Formats: sequence, structure tokens, C-alpha cells
Amino acid sequence: MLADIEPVNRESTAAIIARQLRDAITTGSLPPGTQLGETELASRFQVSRGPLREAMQRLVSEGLLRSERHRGLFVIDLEPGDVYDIYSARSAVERAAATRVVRSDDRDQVAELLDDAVQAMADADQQDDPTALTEADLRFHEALIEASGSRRLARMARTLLIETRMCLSALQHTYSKNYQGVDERVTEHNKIIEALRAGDEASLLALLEAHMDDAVQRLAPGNSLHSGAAPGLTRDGVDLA
Amino acid sequence: MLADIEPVNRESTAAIIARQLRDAITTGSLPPGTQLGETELASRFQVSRGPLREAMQRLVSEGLLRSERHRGLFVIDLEPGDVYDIYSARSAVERAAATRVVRSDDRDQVAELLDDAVQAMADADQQDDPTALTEADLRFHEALIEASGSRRLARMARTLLIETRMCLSALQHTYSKNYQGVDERVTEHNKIIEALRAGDEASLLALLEAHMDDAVQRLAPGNSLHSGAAPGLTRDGVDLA
DNA sequence: ACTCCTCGGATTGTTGACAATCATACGACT
DNA sequence: AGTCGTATGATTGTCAACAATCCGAGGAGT
Repeated sequence: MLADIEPVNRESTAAIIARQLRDAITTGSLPPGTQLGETELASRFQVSRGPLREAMQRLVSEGLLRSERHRGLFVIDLEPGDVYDIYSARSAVERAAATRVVRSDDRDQVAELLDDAVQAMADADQQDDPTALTEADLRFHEALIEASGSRRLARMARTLLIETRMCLSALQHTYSKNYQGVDERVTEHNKIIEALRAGDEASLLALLEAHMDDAVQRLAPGNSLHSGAAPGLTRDGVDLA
Repeated sequence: MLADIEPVNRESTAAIIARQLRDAITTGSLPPGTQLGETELASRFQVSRGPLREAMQRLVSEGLLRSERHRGLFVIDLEPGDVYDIYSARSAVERAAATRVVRSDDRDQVAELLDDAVQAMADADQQDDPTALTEADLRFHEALIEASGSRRLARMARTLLIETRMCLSALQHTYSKNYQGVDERVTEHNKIIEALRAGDEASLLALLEAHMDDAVQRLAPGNSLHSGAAPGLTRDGVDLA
């Protein structure tokens, strides 16, 4: 009857602004290294500097902004080692999510959601739309994590997926030229869904891990997920900023 | 020579206050459900409400505080399902950390750090000091994560370990009465170190996973990590708050 | 030409005051 | 008695002004 009409205002101003800032970083409106001028942003959001600063502090604690005292807040710069770090963390989070999903009863429903995303990937591929392809790819992983039903995994993944997008934008050149990998990527996703449907946990996790490893290989060849802890400033000095 | 004298002020006020708030939540000075009155806290920190609010927004985005508009900020209440959620997320994060450590060259150094923690656990056990025992236990896991060298894993783990402590405080009764498990716990940790020293990744990960599973069993029997996704409001309605 | 100093503009950090909302107690009405 | 409406106090949300700091330009001195 009168369900889900509960939320009146409930969302704080800082939360709204924070979300918009995240979106701006995600879409590239705020590229890495950008300083966030308080006065300008405040007037753009039609609020005072107070609520804006509160919102920005949220992104600082999420690791999307870095704060330099008396100097300002900047969108983080991704260094080469971060590619590995991000994908390593994503691998952990998504593995946990997959584990929870494959052990649940809704795995078939989830599999269908994932199918949709992969279908969208294939479509985007046929239309030569690399942006849509990445979007669909990430939607796949978002759906997987959301399906896990874990607030904490979802929160961690949100930041990681934004950072993933930042990586992809920064390495766009490397990525679009590496265009031969699309079939492989679609196949990998499909195999994952297959294992999920079959309830084959071991295969599912192995495939997922391999998938993440392939992804990091495509982005930063040489930085394997299997290559020991914290490669740090590894290979070439490609500045991802 | 003149190393590590670089940081002059560099840490923002919000960061300092946020840390203190985290500590207060960790130690139980701010129990779950507590409302954080701004005026009182501000005067206690000797700052205005502005910086305090910024700090609190950080904890909100970390999930340690929950915000109700026009009503205030409260320390989160842990519901029964959260025990599973927290340990499931921790399992993922620590697994990733362990993977990175076992593949690195410093595994022996790390193993020694972990040995210290386990030794402290044994000492605490002999002195019948359950608080020190848990502290040492958590120090073990903190050391493991820090050794991974991943900023992101460390950030995620920080929150999770605080929430773990909240669980332990809330379930103190269940825990101290379950006092028979100490030997088992020490043994589990030692086996983990052993596998790490041996460089046996498969064993290490299996042991770690089993260890986390045992932990959740001790705290919330019936909620297995192997029991499907999102048990949610599972068994008895034990209010962890 | 180079370095150092100084000064001005601009930006961030902090504060206290004001507006809006909530919670509680009290009283009127059915 | 019970319920609804109202007023009051307290708390949160927002703002604009003030203080502190940083950055760059310009000039004096070597």
C-alpha cells in the first residue's frame, strides 16, 4: 500500500554534494590533480563553503581527494603502482561478493542481471563504442557486488570502481589501441556467469581472479597480480595523471 | 641525516579530530547508538563546530557514524547480520593482504612481526587478561595488512577492525565465557605464520579463511561464512547495541 | 644574472551568529 | 482518560565575516 514513501528529506546536504563530486571525478569533469577551489564550487552548488567543505572531507576519507593544509584539496593522482593496488583490492572485494552470491539462492536471478551487462558489452563492441563498452563492463561488476547484499563490500567497491574509471581514462590510449582484447573480455565474463549458474564456486573464483589479472595485464603489462607485494614504482615512469 | 623531519603541520584539523573520534569509538568511550552532541564535543576538543562537523563527516563516509538529518549523528548500531558482514569483508581484505605478503621477499620479516603478536597473545592468556589478548590478536591482523603495503587495503581494514572491536565489546559475555577457544586461536595464528614462512600460498589462504570462519562461529554461531549470501537478520534477535 | 626580501592578492581555516528543525512539556478539547 | 494542538528549549544546518597562510610579482642588493 503506502510503501517506500518514507524518505522525506533524510539525505544530508553534504551527502548530496559528495555524490555530485564523485560523479564529477568519475566522468572526468574533475581530472586527477585538479584543485577544488572552494569559492567557485560553492557558488556553483549554490551553497556556502561550510557544507561544501563537509562534503569534500567525505571524499578525502574515501581516498578520492588528497588534502594539503592551507593549500587546498586536489583530486588524487594515480601513480603506476596504483593500478596494481586498485585491481588487487577489487579482486579481493569482488571475490568476496562472488562467494556470497554463488552460495545464495538468487544466483540465477543475479546471473541474468550479469547477462544483461555482458549483452550490453557485446552491443557496444559491435557499434565500436568503447565508452559504452567500459560502462557495461563496470556495470557487470557493480551488479555482482550489489547482489552480494553487503553494505561494506558495496562501499569499498564504490571507491574502487571510480578509481578504476580514472585508470581507464588515464590510460585511454593504451586501452583503445589494445582493442583486440574485447572478445576475450566478453568471453571471460560469460565464463564467470556460467560458473555462477552452475554453482561451481571454485571455478567461479578462479575465473574471476584470472579476469582481474588479465585486466591489470592489459592496463599495466608487467605488473602482475601474481608478482609479490607492493611493486610500488614499478616499470616505466608513465605518469597516469 | 635529516630525514623524517619533513612533516611540519601537514595534518588537517579534521583529520586529527577524526582520529580521536575513531579512538573513542574503538575504546568504547562512544558506545554504539550514542548521539554526538556538537556543542559538547566542540568545547571538549577546544575547536568550533565547523572543524568538528568536518571530522564527523569523515566518519560518516567510513560507516562508523550514521547521520539523521536535523537530528544528529550517532555511532552505528551493530545488528546481528553485521557480524557476518564484517568478518566476510575482513576475510576478503586479509586474504588479499596475505597473498601480497607471501609473494613478497620480506615474508620472513613479516613472519617475525606476526610472531611477536602471537607471543603477546600467549602471554595475555597466561595472565588471564582477555583485553590484552584481543588487542594482540588484532595487532596480528593489523600487522599483516600493513605489511601488504597497500594503502587501500589498509584503509578498508582500519574501519573493519574498529567494527570488529565493537562486535567484541558488544558480545563480551559470549566471548569471555567462550574462553576455551584460546589455545585454538593461538594455534591457528601459528599455523598461518608457518605457512607464510614456508611460502605455501594455498595453505596460507586456506588457513586464514578457516581462521576467519572460526572467529565468526565463535561470535555468532550459526552464521557461517559458508552459508550463502547476506543472511541478514538471521537467528536470534540479540541486539548487539 | 642571481638571490633574497617584501608586499599584495587570493585562498584556506576558523569562528560566532542567525535560521530552521526537532523534541518535550504543558494545556485545551472531545 | 486520552488525544490533539501549541509553545518553549535545545540542537542542527547555514552563512558571512575575520584571521592565518600561501603564492606570485616586483624590487633591492650582491
